[in-house]
Amino acid sequence: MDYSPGVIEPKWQKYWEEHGFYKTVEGGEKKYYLLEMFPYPSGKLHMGHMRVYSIGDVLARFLTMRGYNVLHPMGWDAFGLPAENAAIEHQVHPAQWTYDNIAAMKKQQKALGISYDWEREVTTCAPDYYKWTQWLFLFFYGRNLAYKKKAAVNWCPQCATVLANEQVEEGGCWRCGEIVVVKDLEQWFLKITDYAERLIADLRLLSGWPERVRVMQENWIGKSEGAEIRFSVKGKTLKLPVFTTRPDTLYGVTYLVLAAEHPLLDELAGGAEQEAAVRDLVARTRKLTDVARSSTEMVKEGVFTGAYCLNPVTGEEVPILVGNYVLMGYGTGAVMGVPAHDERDFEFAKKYNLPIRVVISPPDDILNAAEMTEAYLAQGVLVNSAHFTGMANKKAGQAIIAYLKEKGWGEGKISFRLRDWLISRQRYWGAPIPIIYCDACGMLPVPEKDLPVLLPENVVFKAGGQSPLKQHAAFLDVECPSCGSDARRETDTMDTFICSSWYFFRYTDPKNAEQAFSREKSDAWMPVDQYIGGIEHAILHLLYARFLTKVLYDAGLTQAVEPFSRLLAQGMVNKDGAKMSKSKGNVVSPDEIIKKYGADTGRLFILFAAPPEKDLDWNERGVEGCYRFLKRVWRLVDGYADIARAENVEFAAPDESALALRRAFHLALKKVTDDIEQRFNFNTAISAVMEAVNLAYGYINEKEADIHRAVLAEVLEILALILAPFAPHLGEEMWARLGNNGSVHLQAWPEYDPKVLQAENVEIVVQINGKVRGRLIIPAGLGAAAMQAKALTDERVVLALAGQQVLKAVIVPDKLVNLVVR
RNA sequence: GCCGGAGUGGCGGAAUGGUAGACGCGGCGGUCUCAAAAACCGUUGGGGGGUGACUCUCGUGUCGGUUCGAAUCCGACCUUCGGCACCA
Repeated sequence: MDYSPGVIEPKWQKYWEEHGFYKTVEGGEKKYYLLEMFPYPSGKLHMGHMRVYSIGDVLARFLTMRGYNVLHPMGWDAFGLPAENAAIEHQVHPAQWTYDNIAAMKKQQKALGISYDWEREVTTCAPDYYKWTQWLFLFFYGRNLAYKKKAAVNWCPQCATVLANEQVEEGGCWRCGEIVVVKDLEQWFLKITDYAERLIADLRLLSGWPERVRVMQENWIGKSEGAEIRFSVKGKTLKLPVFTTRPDTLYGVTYLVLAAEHPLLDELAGGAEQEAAVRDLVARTRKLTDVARSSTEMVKEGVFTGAYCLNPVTGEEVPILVGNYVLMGYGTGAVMGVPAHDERDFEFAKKYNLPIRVVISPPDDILNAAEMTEAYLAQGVLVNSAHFTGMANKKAGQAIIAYLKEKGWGEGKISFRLRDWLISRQRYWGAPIPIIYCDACGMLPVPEKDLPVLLPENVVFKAGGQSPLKQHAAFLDVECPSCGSDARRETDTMDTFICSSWYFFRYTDPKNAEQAFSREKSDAWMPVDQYIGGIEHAILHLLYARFLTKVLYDAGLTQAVEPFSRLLAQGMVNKDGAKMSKSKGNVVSPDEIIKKYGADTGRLFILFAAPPEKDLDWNERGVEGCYRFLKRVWRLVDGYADIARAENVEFAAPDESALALRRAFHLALKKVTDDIEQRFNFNTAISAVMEAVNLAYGYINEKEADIHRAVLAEVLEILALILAPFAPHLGEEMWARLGNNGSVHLQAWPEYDPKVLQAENVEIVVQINGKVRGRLIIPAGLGAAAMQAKALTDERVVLALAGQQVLKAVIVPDKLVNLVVR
């Protein structure tokens, strides 16, 4: 019978489904929580999905055979804008659209033969899930980690909603690419900045994460150590706090610059003759988009406000300016200018003729401010710095902080680049923020007993994207939970990244009607042992999920300090060197591949073509190669199963080539085991199986009439077992053909026999001065002296050695002899 | 500018101090066939020598270093990808 994936794949899928395979086994000694990032239900699986699921499924099946209780769930990140846009365009309700898509994608996942426990499926747009998303919001609110504030925020005109900082990429919306504009709006935030320190510090715990992801998070959080120094304003009682990373240069301050949005600006510049100029600069600066404002091409501008402040340590008057390059959102929105020791300040001071004062001197040179052509940034010794003069600048920084603190003028401070997480969205298809506004009582949380705040279904969508909730009386009108009078609901919904920041907890206890999850059940599985997903979430999802987990940990709701112990960031699937996209016309869908070659072939190719963390180039020829290999495997098993199964064959000791065959399969088994377990190098694992299969064909061709039955039976069995995680359907078919009952996936992973791996003879190389000069076969396990003696008998070696003296021999047992000669 | 990754045949990739190019794709030659496809067998880094079993030589981005021995370790540089970037 030919290899027919179109027949066997549905057959085994049905078998698994009917026999309740892949239901999670709770308890037990060895737990393993294996998770692939759940998808947004766009309606169609793409190759990226197929890749993550294939990787995950190999691990799930392998670990199960290794005796682990594996939790391997799947679900849907089901709230989000595309559903709503589809609703506007095609007059279909977002819920309908979403659930239809889920059904379609689930069917595709099943056709791939992925071993999910579907009884734990979670769908974030289902009320029994988002009830707990809302509960979490209230939980944050109750812990003062959710707040509403008017702020300059990122607005995407295309999506008609605000975005978090993490969701703006190069000035554009992460979803649609539209240029983001800055607006002053009242919005909801989660206080992720409270956790900045721990989010950075705990990256140390994540040794199972790729370094590049850790570095990306570290850059994003952006920790800077320095000091906050308060300058008093001349003639007023005001204090101007300034953040600096260079307190050691405090004696070199010659001016201060404030951000255009600085709250004290009006007071400082008001009435001064420069007021008009200040207003002009402020107006022009505030009009700029964030992109333009942070562009390196922007020309630095500054205007004197008319006010002066006093350097606390010198009492000296320095001018206060307003500048277009100072950011209100970082530090205190005010910076001190030390032109002698900061590149930007130097440039700025030259432009506006501000004084330059040297306070750090290089070890063996004297700087002259008037002659400097660039700022001096390196280490050195303080000069012109009162009693700190003569100190090494690093030490002086600490000393100055201590001095400021003692005098009450400032203190050491750490600043982060990270901003609070803006979570409100002005769209319909998300979890409603459970807040009520009452004219009498103000802002109130929805009582827990009233959760979930249901999204109304009878809504009308309008072009332009305005949320239908804003016009929906039945939704809007609510009784105040405190005084009972008429009140209104919050109409903003939550960022969908909140839904996906806790779903891995829900999987551990998916049906819990009383809690988001129970501590007992989640502790049994958390943290996720292995998380797999795309690098595009290196900051977004992975940072938010870490934050949320830490908040839950602090509240005693989980034992997990970090949600994901190990992370595999899989590479993209490209074609012809470019990302698959409709516009390029280079899209290959998993459906086509399943139809043409079967899921096993597709999975095998995707795992074989590249190591998982690297980008993979889709290549139809390569797919055919994998198809050919599976056919070859099937022919081998199908063609020789009867011989392997034959009984009453007289026992004969295996000859040399039968032993070599056996060795090859035990070696493949070892290689597959190590490659999956230790390095996720599925590509080399598969190549090891291919090598063994090639050898089996060689053996059969050589021995056609005289095949060693027991050895053949053993190697075919190993073959079925080690191929099963990669090609689960064919694995079952082979297992059955070999006369076994039950599923191959329920078998224990075989153990290789180290004794079988030992060959009688080994090939060694003989090098002379590191160059290969001969190869010879010697008995394995020979001693160093004997190896050297053997090496000296090789003809080529003798020839190459002619007339030279052997000074030294380096010997690696069973591998190599290197003769050092002169 | 700062930080991190990657550079190996015609292509995807293997080898993380010990035989460079496993395995696969593609190419070439053959078997089977009326023929083709499929399948199977052999061969395949560049250059040179030999009728031949073979053999010499160069070769892992570049240049240097460490070592008996380097794709692998160290230093400098080049190219490329990614993150951050007027963050004080």
